[in-house]
Amino acid sequence: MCHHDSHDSNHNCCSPPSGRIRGFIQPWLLLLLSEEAAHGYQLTDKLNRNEDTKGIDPGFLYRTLRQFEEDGLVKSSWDTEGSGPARRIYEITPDGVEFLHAWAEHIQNTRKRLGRFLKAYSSRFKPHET
Amino acid sequence: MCHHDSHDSNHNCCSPPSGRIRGFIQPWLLLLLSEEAAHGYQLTDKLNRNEDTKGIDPGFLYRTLRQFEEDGLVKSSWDTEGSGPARRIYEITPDGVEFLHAWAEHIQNTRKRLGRFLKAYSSRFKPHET
DNA sequence: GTCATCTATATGAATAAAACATATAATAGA
DNA sequence: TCTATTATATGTTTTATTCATATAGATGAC
Repeated sequence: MCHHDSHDSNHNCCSPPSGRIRGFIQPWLLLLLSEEAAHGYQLTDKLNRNEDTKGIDPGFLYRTLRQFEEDGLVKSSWDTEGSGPARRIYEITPDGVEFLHAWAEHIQNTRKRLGRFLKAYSSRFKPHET
Repeated sequence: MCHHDSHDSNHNCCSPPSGRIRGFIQPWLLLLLSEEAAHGYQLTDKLNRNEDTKGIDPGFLYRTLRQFEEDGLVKSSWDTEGSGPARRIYEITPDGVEFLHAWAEHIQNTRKRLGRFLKAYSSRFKPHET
């Protein structure tokens, strides 16, 4: 919801929340890490190739990964081989996989809740559609 | 994501975000108001009867309604008739209906995005299910 | 050889939605 | 008159995310 001043004319208020969904990047990160270990910059790349997850803030990414590690969902090690600066390689842990399953279930529930809203909405505004 | 201290043992960390979905109450409010005008306390009641929307914070509710009015999505008038303290009756405006449509579309998109995550998740962990 | 660019990680501060806590007041009933 | 119920409202805090910026090694251009 916007909170502009009343004198702020010609504003683009009154549009639904922006594209990002809260708590949506995290399960994607875990899912990607469940496929193979990776470092932050690599993950940024992969996320940017997906229309649904592109444009991630690097600050958010790296902080999220550190938080995951603090929570035991991933573990990291430095990779100094190869060119360029050192990379912190993240691997998912069994706890991380378990967490991913729980998060997927949560997302499924969320999806159902959105579906129930849409059903109520449709029966109000589009009662004759199939 | 939780941010407890390390000494905070026996915590219930590492569970996906809580039940609430951001920007989910608002479209329900507009949908309810599109069915019939109502005051805040009534809306609280209706929301509490729905498993998906129950437990709303009154502070949040009333502030949201005032914000809607500031944004031209609803208009209000005092109802002093009947028993009990005065009620502020909210009616949805044409702009509010339009906004509800936009929000419903946004929710549909969100639902699709969640579906795409779940599809990727399933193909990683449940590739043999139908 | 030093200057700019790319790769890579990191942190401080700001923002905004939602939650938490509490205040106010009219009325009804015990 | 004291308490509970209905009803609205506001001050403060929390939290996730975004914005801004810092750091530094490696690489290629000139």
